[in-house]
Amino acid sequence: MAASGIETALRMLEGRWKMVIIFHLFDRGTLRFSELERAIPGVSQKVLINQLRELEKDGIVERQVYPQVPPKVEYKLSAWGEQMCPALDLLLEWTAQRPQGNAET
Amino acid sequence: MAASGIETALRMLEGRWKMVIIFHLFDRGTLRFSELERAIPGVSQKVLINQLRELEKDGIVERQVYPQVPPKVEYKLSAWGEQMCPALDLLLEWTAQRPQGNAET
DNA sequence: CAGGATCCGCTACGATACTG
DNA sequence: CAGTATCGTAGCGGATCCTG
Repeated sequence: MAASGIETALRMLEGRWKMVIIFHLFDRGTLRFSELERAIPGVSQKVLINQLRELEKDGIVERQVYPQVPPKVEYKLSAWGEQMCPALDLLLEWTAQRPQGNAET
Repeated sequence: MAASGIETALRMLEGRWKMVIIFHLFDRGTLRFSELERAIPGVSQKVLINQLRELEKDGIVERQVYPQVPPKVEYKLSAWGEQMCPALDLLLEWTAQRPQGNAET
């Protein structure tokens, strides 16, 4: 088993908001920057952009720029990014099965 | 979809080495501290212990202490922790399918 | 609207030395 | 062997201001 491979794998997902972003994009398909901002209350612009850039760099998220006067940028999961969602769903299921009470202590 | 739930979920797995630890424990069943140390070259004792403690606190890993003169402590996945492995496997599969070349650039 | 530029604080990580 | 203690650092995350 390539345990060392998981490092690189998970480093792409490390980041306080990446999963949240991915879930929102998976849930709603395509979102503009401001929509993401509103969808994720706790995050600041800088961090949001930062995480988006990293996700983009890693090929998980795609960024579509519309060259308009009021700027419009849309984010969505790449095909590959979408393929990760089953895994995340499993992860969610798993957390839901936590024995000692699933309260977020 | 509980996108906010994923935050708490993944925060348990955040940590440079947690996944690696989990994979090793899943792979080899039970490991002593020194064995984990050797299995994971890049990690320092302090961090390794730290991550183990957090995993233990979150109920993912179980710690078995044998009160002996040469101390012996074994770590293994809890039943719940083992249930996470399918998800991690999916995640690994997913990373293996990376389109733009799965090199860790 | 989208995001660049700064400054700032925290904590996760890392290396090393020491101990029961 | 399995930790604890201490110190140092980089980077992430956060807030705020500014711009095309």
